[in-house]
Amino acid sequence: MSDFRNFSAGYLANHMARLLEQALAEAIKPLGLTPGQFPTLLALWDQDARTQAELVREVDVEQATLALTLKRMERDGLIRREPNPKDSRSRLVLLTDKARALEQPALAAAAAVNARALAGIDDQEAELILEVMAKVITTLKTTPETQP
Amino acid sequence: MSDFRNFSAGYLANHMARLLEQALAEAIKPLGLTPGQFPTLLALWDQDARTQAELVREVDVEQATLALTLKRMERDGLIRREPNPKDSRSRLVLLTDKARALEQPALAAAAAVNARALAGIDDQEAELILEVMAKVITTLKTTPETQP
DNA sequence: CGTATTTAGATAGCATGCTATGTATTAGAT
DNA sequence: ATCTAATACATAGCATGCTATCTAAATACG
Repeated sequence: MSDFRNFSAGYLANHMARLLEQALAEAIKPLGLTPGQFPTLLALWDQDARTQAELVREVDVEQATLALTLKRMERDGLIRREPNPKDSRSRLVLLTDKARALEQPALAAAAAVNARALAGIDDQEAELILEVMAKVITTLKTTPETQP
Repeated sequence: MSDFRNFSAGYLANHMARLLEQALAEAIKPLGLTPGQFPTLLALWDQDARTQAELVREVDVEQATLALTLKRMERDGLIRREPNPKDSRSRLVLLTDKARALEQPALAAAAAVNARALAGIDDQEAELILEVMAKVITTLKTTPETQP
């Protein structure tokens, strides 16, 4: 039994993230939402009528990934798009009423998943882990890869 | 700017895991490996000549996921399979010499990624975060979903 | 102004993960 | 021994993510 697994941040992060994603998928399935739509929805609930490029910057996924996610969200009636009067290359992404109505239940479902995941971990440790994850994200986004 | 993101374990875990996976992908690309193969390789480096079912239990992905991963690994010359004399439904998965030779460099590459991710985080905190992630994994794997 | 570069999106191709099914083989129960 | 149930694996279909390209439109520059 390789114990690399239990001491590898990458291994543990991947495993934890997969389980959290599955738990979220289950929790929001009744709402007709999927985990991949969540980051985009958070951005749009905060402010919609934005271009894909703006959303890419906020959500931090590749443009191609977001393009497909938006296509699925449009298909599912969560967003619609209208021409951008300022730039005809892009369109503005708007939430539908349906998507707006899902904000509270979706946030509640996500919060419940987080609470379940952190059950049994004391509050200070939970807070610390969030901070550390945020720090790791910053590190990985800013540190250039060193050549071997 | 929705601050849900910065306080959601799920959001942060997903983001962190994506960045770690990308960093690992880069680090092991020169070896001809991909991140999805890593868990299976760890299991096989520890002990090969095992069935898919045994690997599924150890790696903790769905059987269908592992079946595809093994197919790609076979295509890439990392594993071969031979009949299982004890049960003709299954085959034993064997590492090739090529895959065996990659153990040390692959582990070193992964360790380097982990080290880079945790740079700037003090050792005690780093250790704590690994423990907390392990605990979250256990919680999510054992706690049944509560019905709303 | 007209050409070159940059920017916005779309799309293709692939990896990884999941659920749902289908097939073959083994194990269990009568 | 036979018939049912469980197990091992393969495959299809889909979501999410990535890289690499392509087109169209806007900007920059000479």
